Amino acid sequence: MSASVSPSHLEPKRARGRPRKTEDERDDGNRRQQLLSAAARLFRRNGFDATSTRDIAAAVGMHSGSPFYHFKSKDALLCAVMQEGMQAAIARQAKTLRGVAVTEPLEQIRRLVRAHFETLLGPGNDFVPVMLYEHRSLNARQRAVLAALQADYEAAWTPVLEALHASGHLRAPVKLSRLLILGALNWSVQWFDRKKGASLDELTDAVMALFLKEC
Amino acid sequence: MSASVSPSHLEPKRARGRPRKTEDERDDGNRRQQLLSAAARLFRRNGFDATSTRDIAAAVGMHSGSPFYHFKSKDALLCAVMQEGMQAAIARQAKTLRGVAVTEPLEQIRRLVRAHFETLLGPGNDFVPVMLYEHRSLNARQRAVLAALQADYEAAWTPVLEALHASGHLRAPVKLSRLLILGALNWSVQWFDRKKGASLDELTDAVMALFLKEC
DNA sequence: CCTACCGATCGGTAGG
DNA sequence: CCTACCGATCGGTAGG
Repeated sequence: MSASVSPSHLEPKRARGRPRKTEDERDDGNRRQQLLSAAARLFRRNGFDATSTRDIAAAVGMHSGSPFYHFKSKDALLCAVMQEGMQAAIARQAKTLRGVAVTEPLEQIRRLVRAHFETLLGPGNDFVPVMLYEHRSLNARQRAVLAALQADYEAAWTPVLEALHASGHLRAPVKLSRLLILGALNWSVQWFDRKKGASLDELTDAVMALFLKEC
Repeated sequence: MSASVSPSHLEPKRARGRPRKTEDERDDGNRRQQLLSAAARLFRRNGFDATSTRDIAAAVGMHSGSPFYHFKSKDALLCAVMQEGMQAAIARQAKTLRGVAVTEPLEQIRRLVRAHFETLLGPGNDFVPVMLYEHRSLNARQRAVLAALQADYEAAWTPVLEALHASGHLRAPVKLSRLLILGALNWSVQWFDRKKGASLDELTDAVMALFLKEC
C-alpha cells in the first residue's frame, strides 16, 4: 500500500474533512465506517437514486471505483446503512427502558417517544431516516432483513400500549394506535428543524399531551 | 397527422389498455391527462428517479420522445402531477366541510380526517402521495408553487384545531398538533392495505379516539 | 484502494 | 406525436 499522491481535484474536500494517513491510524474497518456515514448523510439529503457512488467516494476522499472494494453493490451499501441505523435504534430503545417498571407505562411511553425522536432527529442520526424513506430501493431479500429488525423495534411498543389501553390512557385499538403514533413521529423528519422551533423534549411533551388521556 | 402504424412491441400494452383512435375521440387534453395519470401511478409505485420518461410514454402507448411534446421536462411533469393532486385535495376538503357549522368542531375534524384518508388512500388517488414523498425532486420555483397549495390545504385545519383546543378536546399546542396529526395520517400511505385490514371509516374512528379527549 | 474502462440507461432535442 | 440521435452519467469491473 504505497503513499499514492491524491488527485488534486479532491484536495479541497479533504482539506475540510478529517485528515488521512497523516497519523498512523490503522484504516481497518475505519474506511468502511466512513463510507457508511457519508452514504447515510448523502442518501438522507439527496435520496438514494440521486446519490451516485462517485459522490459517496468523493465525500471520503476515495476514487470512483473504490467503494466497491468495501461493498459489493450500491444496494448493499444502502442496506448496510439501514441495518446500522436499526441496530443503533434498538440498542438505544433497550437502554432507555432499562430500569423502568412495567407498572409505569406512562413513563415507558415517554421514554420510547423521546428515544425515537433522538433516533430520527438527533445530530448525525441519518441512518434511520434513510431506512424510513428509501425502503423502496431494497430488493426482496434485503427487505426481509430490515423488516425483521423493524419488527423487533416496534415489538417493544406493543406491551406498553396495551398497558395504557387497559388503564384507560389509550382509547383507540392498540395496533392502529401503534401505526398512527409511529407515523406521527416518523413524519417529523419532514418538518423538524433543529435550528428553530421546539426542542425534542417539547416535542415529546406535545406527543404525550396529544395521544394520552388523563384518568 | 397520419394514421401511423404503431410499433409492434407496444401492441400487448395497448391491447389491455384503453383503445386509441378507434373511436373518433378528440385527443385534446386527453393524452396529457393520460400522461399525468400514468406518471402519478408509476411515480408512486417506483419513485420519481426510478421511473423513466420512457416508462411513462410506454404506459400510454407513446414513443420515448413524445412526453416532451406535452411537458417541457420530467420535472415539469412531476410538478403537474403534484399540482393536480393538491387541487383535487383542496376541492374535496372544501366540499366535505360545506354545510358543517363552525360550532361543531368534532364533526369538522372527523370530516377533515376522512377526506384526507380518501385523498391519500382512495383508489386511483396517486397524485397526493407522490406530492408527499417526492418533494425532494422539485426545484426551488416548483417547491414554492406546491408549498403555497399545501399551506392552503393545511390552513383549513387550524381553526378547527383551535376550537377543539378551546373546548378541551385537544390538549397539545395547536401547531404541533396539526403537524403530528397530519404526520400520522400521511404515514398511512406506508402501511395501509386496501385489500385487508381496516376500512377508511374504521381508520377515521381510530384517529378520533386516539387524538381527541372526551369532555 | 487506484486506473482505466465498458455497457446500459436516461433526459432531452431537431426536424419532420 | 414519431424518428433518430446525442451527450452525460452511472453502476460496476479487471487488473494491478
